[in-house]
This record gives sequence, C-alpha cells and structure tokens, in this order.
Amino acid sequence: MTNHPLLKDLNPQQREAVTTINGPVLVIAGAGSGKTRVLTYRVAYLIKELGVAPENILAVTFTNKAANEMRTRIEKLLNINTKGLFIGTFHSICVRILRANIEYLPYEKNFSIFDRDDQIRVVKKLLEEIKSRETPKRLLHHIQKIKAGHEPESEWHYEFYKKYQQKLLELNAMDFDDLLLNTKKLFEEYEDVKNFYAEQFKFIHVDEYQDTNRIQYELLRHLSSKHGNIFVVGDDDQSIYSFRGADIRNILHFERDFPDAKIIRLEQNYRSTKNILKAASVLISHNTMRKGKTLWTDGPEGEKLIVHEAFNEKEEAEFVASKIEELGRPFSRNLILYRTNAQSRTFEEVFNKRGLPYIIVGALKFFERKEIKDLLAYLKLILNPKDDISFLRIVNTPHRGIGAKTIKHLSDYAIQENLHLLEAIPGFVEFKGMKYEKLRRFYNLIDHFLKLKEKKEDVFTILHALINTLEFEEYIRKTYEGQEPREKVEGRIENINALLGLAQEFVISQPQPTLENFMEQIAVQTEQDDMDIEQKDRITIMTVHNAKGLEFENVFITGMEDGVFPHKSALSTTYELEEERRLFHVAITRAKKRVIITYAKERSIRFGEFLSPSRFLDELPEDVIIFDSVTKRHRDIQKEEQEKRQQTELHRGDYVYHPMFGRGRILVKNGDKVKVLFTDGIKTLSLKFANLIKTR
DNA sequence: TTCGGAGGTCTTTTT
DNA sequence: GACCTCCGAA
Repeated sequence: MTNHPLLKDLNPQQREAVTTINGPVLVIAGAGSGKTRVLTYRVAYLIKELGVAPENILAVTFTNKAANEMRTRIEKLLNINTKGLFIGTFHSICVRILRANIEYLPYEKNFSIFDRDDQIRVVKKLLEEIKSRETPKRLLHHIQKIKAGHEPESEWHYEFYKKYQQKLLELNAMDFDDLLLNTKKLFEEYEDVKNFYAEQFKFIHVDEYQDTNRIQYELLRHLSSKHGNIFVVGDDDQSIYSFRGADIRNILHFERDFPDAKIIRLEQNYRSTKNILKAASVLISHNTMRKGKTLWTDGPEGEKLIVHEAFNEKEEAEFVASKIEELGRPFSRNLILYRTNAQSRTFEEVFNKRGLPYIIVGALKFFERKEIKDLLAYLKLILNPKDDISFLRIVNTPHRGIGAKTIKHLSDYAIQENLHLLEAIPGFVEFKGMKYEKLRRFYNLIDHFLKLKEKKEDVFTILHALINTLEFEEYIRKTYEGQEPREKVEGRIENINALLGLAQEFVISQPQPTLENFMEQIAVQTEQDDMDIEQKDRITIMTVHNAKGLEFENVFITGMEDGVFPHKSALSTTYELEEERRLFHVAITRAKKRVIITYAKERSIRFGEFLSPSRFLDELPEDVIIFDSVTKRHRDIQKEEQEKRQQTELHRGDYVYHPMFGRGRILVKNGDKVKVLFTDGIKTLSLKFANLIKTR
C-alpha cells in the first residue's frame, strides 16, 4: 500500500501523514514544507486507494481561494469530478448546513448575511436610540468578543449585544459569527441533525488549524463525535489572526483535546535558501508560546538578506522600484509586503510614475467596491425585504430626492406600525399624501423585482434588468466624471460588468440559478479571487496577512519601523508582540531567493516624528543580513551616538549629521531652531524633530 | 428638504 | 484619504 504511485513524490513524514487514516492527527507543518500537497494527496488517497465516497470527506480551508485550489488539484490528481466532496471555509459550509435545516431556526430561508459594513450600520442605528460615547467600531469589537465566548466587559455591553442580536433577528439577518454560532446551536439543540452530519463526515480535514477560533473548534468536536477521524494541519508559528478570535491554544493543546492524537512534524523546507531559513528560525525563537520546531533545507545557502534605510516612504518606494528594475523581468517574481493597507499608496504613485506594472491585492476587494455593494444591496433587499440595512443603503442611491428627513418620518411610522421600512411605504404614503410620491416610486421599483424573483427568474435576468432600470452606468458616469480620472470611472463600469458576468456564469453552471442561490455563494465569497485570473507580468503588492500560503522569488518587506511593524497597538503585551513577530516570520518565509527589508526615518502618517527601525531587525542573526552602504553609515553613526550616551548639547559652529541632508555645520542657533549649512544649501530645522547628530 | 462643499478627525490585520 | 459633521445655496 505504501508503494502506491500517489505516494512516490512524498517524503517519509509527508507519506506518514497521508496514510495515517484513523483517529486524530496533527500535522505541524512549517512554512514551505508541503502541507497543501499533504492535504490534497490525502484526500486523493482516501478516494482512490481506500475507496471512500467523496461525500464522506470534509475539507475545511481558510479562504475560498484555497478551497478552489484544493478542489482543482485533487481533480487533476485523480482525473475525476469532485462534486460530492465537501470543501470550503467554515463559513460557507455552515451556510449550507443552516439553509438545509432552517426550519429548526427562528430565521427564514432567505436570511441576509451581514458583512462588517452592514454590522457597523446596525450598531450605528442602535446607537441613535441610545446615547453613548462608544464608537460603533469599538462596540462591534465588544460584540464579537462576547460571541467568541469572552466575558462581557460590563452589564451595559451585554445589554447592547442582546439588542444587536435582537435587531439582526428582526431583520432576518446573520453576521459572519452567527453563521458559526447558529450552526453550533443547531447541533447542540437537535441531536438528530448533529448525528446526521457527524455520520456523514467520516474523514475531516482542517487546514490552517492555528487560526481556528473556539466556536470552530467546538464545531469540529461535534462533527468528529461519531468517527473521530480528524486530521488537522497547521503551524503555530504562523498564527496571525488572534485579533479576529483565532485561538492559538487550539493547536497548542490538540493532544489534550483529542487524546491519542498522532503528531507528525514536517520540517523539511522546499522553498527558501539556508540564509532565509536561518533568519526566520532565529527570529521566531524569540517567541515563548510555541511548540518548537526547526526548519531545514537541502537547498543552497543563497544571498544574504538586505536591509535598507530610507529617508521617507517616497524614497523607500523609489528604492524598491530601482531594485526591481535592477533585478529585471519577469516582474511577477516580486512581492512587496507591508503591515497596513494605508502603506500601499506611495508604491502605487511611484510605480505609476515609472511605468512599472503592479497589482495591489486586497486593498479594496471586488465585493467591497461601492458600486458593487450598492448593487448587491438591491439584490439583498429583493431577496429579503426585511433587510432595512440594505434598504437604507440604496433608498437614495442613485439619487432620487429621498433625504434624511423623509427617511426619519418613514422610520417613525414604521416603528409605530411595527413594520419594516419597505413594507411600511404604502401605508405611509396613503397616510401622508402626495408629498411622498418619490417613496412610492421607489416602492414600485422594488416591488417589480420582487415579482420577478417570485416568478423564479434567474439571477442574470434580474440583475441585468436592475442595472438597466436604474440607469446605473449613467449614474456612475455622472457621479464620478470630473471627480476621478477616466480609467478609474471606466474601472467602475467594468466592475459592474464583471458582476453581471459572474451572474451569467452562475446561470450557465448551476442547475438552479435563482437569486437565493447566487446570494448564498456571493455572501461568503469576499475575495477578488476569480476576478483577476489574467496572468500578467506584474509586481504583487499586499499586506502580510494576505500573503499567507504564497511564495515568491524576491520578497520586499517594507515599513519595518517600530510602531508600524510591530504595529503600535501591539506593543503593550507579550502576547500581541509575539503575534507581530509571527507575522514578520510569515513575511520572511514567503521568499524563495531574496529578502529585502526597508524602513523609513519618516512617514507622512506620523509627520514630524522620527521613527526608529523595528526592534525585530535586532533579532535577526547578524551573519545572514547586510545593511546596504547608506544604511550602514547611518547605523554606524547612530551607534557612535548611542555610545556617547544621550544627545550632546549642540552649539553654533558644531558639525552635525542629518539623515537626508548629510553632513553640515550649525550657523545660527536660537532656542529650538537652528540654521545649518549643508552641501546643498542652508536649512532651518527644529532640534526637536530633525534628529541632528553631533559628529566630531 | 436636499445636496454639495468645506473643514476636522482618525488610521491593523479579515472570513 | 476615508469618513464625518456643519453650513449655506437651490
């Protein structure tokens, strides 16, 4: 059996992982150790070699993209159709289960799924009624914490959470957390339902186990309660989602939670050079909360990691651009990473100026674009007329002269009559008279589409008619022309067509292309994934979080300053700081050949304040990194300065050093202000901000 | 009553 | 720059 052709391209540990079928298995898979391969081969092995029916296999991935990739790979490997196989994210699988068992829940089958934006709107709406100093974002954070099983911070927070849940129920809507929570509740309250799924899923696989949260863990316990064949893959050193409730203890305590679990370590790395691995290993060894493992490779030693100091973000981007030009084509070998999305802008500007092709992944995802969200809000309202949040979003988009006052009056009437906003319109107009003709027209518009939906028209027909009726393209043109460059406006139009294309594809590929089924798929599909399949030769730019699972020849890790990376909000506790370190570890291990790290002395988001290099840079082993010449000079000078202990008093006539202007001499000193003669002229500087260093 | 412009504030990561 | 609030014009 171990000679099966499927197994010949696996190393001994990978093979063991693939062929250990019964009972709980934890695979600790370091970066680049072939964990995706193990997962796909295992599923293939189950089907092909052991004759397991695809519908008895469940595979949970972290993103929809990963799910699609896995499915494609298995199909290639086995040359079969994987229709019956359950592959998806926790959220997409839960939606399927909820919809199939909706009669047990206080929701209707056409429930809306609220994303973060919708959630904020709900919280805001509730806040209007109560006066509070809390911001919607903070409150939402509290709500999510409570849902994740944390103790509420106060009775008041708990009360607010209850109100929020009540509101969602009224709107026939669930947020992302509810999808998981309600599934869990369903399993706990109806044993038959639980047993049905626990019976069906004889073999359970979970990818990225280090980033599962408590609810997901509990769901897995329920699902594995019959057969106990649970196979999880993860890397505690790559756990980077605790802010969203991921609980690293799930992976750290796996053996305790699932007794007799088999642990398999994949430590051979097939991706990076020795130098890169060494940097990553030494860095991560500073963490205390880890299972501990050592990655090794047969590969070459490779180049050292380069560190470059830039004066500001502009120069940082210029440096990266020059380096990429120097390395030459193909550009697609290069990945640029940063900690926060806000850092993307400078790269965009500089690359545009130089004519370098690039793609920013995830900055503004397809389904988060305004024009797409507006259209989806129409579809959501048509699907679920109780969805007041979507109603409010589009009642005056495109503009139809329905402003805040009108809405307020309608809303008062709706509350008084205990109706939802849309259904309140006819009565309200009758009651208040012709003044509200515009509302009536809006009602007729939606009503028309409700009828189309009831006639079971397909989603393409509905969306197409909607875009035409709204004259949506003209609206987009009118709104943005003159405001934005032409390509950007055309981009918006293209987005609309892309959504239409998606609907068309759905109609062709699905046996029942109803609005309901389309929205089910769309709601949990938050990436731009399939929208951008074109293979072009361009640089990839994204956050480190987005880079998980990817690999590139050259990786630029930018913005390595204290306060940016590690982020300033994560400096106070060891727990948070360790997560930032794992994040940096993820960044480094994306690289196959080269790692280039940059940091800036100044950044416009924190203007006037000079930044210091990230503390993580000091944790990298000295023998595998080199500072480029400019950086080295700056660092030497700073070191010298530190040795001399705190800044010496500066006087007229002193020689000084400035990070951008270089060496100079103080001509005039007046309190905090100094005039300094540099090689390229006289500058007036503030001692507080300029960070002048006395040299000589 | 609606709507657009001006001016102020804040900015982590995402299924 | 995204988002909010405030204010004056239509």
